[in-house]
Amino acid sequence: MRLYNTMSRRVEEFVPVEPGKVSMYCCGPTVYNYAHIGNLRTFLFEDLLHRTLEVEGYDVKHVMNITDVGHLTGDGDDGEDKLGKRSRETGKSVWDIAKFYTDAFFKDEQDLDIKRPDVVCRATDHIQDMINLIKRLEEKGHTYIAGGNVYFSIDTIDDYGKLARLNLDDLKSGARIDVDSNKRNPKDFVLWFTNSKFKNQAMTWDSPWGVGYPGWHIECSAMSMKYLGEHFDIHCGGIDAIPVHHTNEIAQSEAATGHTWVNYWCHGEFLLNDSGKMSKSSGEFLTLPVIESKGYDALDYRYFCLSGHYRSQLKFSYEALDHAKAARKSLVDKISEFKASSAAVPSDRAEEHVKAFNEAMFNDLNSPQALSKLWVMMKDPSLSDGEKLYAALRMDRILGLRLDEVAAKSEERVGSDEDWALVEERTAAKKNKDYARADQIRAELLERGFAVKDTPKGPVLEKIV
RNA sequence: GGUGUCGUACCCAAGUGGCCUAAGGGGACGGUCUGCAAAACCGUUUUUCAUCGGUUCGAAUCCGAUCGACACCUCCA
Repeated sequence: MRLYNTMSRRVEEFVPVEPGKVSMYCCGPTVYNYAHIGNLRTFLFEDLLHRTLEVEGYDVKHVMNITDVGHLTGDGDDGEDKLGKRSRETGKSVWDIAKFYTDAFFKDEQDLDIKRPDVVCRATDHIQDMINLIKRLEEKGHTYIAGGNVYFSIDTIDDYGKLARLNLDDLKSGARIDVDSNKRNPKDFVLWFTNSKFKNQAMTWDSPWGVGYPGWHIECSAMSMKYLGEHFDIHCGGIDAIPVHHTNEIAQSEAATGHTWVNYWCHGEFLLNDSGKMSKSSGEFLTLPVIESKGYDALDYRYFCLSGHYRSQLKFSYEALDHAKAARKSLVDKISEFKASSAAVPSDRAEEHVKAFNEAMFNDLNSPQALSKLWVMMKDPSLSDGEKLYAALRMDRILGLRLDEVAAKSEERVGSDEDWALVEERTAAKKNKDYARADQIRAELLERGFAVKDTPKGPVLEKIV
């Protein structure tokens, strides 16, 4: 497996810490609102990585957090907690909000056939682990207290910003960073808040520094180390996490342990729309249910994401989604036909196609190329239907298009008995060359929501979406 | 200002020194089939990779310039 590592800015050969095993941590959702399809693209990429590593034979341990506290709305360290803000706006408790959007998130993941991570951990269940980590940093002299909050001092380490290749001199003089008089360095960040300017902070915990709540970055460090150890393989997230979130995670984690924390940093690019980046605050707020309500299947969106490389920006448009939908339908129809005629048959020739497909995926998850290998296989005249079915299902272990659940064509009998009575009447009319009546019935069935198609095996009804 | 990315045929999108007269999908068009359709199948839409210049036996692929688009650095995946 070759993977692009943001730390080195190169595609590298992946070598796990422990042979045969992969430990990966992925930054999860902040559950104060629905995830939009851009958010979901990143989780789709992580799922692709997870599946590809498994197909390569690795035993993967995938950990993902749920951020349900500490992620602030502001650009400095003085914003309001996102969950808290939502709670204030809606009058619901922060716990109810977190649960509601966590459930919604997993519904989306399920629809997209994203494998559930082996460990899903909530920040609020790991406050003690965070406190312990902050204590470690305090003991090693990496922290200071100012204005009631515990800060991490980036000047106590010598490689701050190595992931993002930040130029600290520029940053110090940069005028775009909020001036927080409590900070010794503008890039210092809060580990523990006791002094929120928003009163009635709903979620607070006792700590050695007083009652308060954790900073956002500390949760990922604490939880990843708890479940994966202090030196693990892969850490994923969206590219926007590079300069601040992941930079701060590395700073505190390596300061605490004194050694390298993560070997491979993998980041998914953004999904864009016409106006640029997709955000929750501007433009159309595109969620999976919104797309589904317009007649698309969640898997159409999955296919759409597969058709672009994860490290390239992908521009969302309904036109492009239509292409994906058409391609997936064509694929599913063929699979359905294969299932009607034969069972999956392994063969060396089919195996060669699977190998070509896998190699595209092993090369930094080149899913667009892998899809082309799938289509080349589907159109290979030297393969039997059973061989094609076999190869497609093998490829689908990574693609996740639920091809195994596609029903065989013969089993698909849609329409009621009444509809089928009409079909039979039409067949009879055709036999008598009463084409006017036949066409009339076709129009009637169309109104009932079905298209009649004459196949060599007789007429078939197809539901119109 | 800093960091990084991209510009590929009608659309989406791989390929990043020779096997590329560019994979695959979508769309359109033509054909076969059909009472007509739809579906399916076959074919076409391809000497071309933003522009200009350079390196090289050889460039979509490397270098430079120009033009254009974008993201991140600021809550966002």
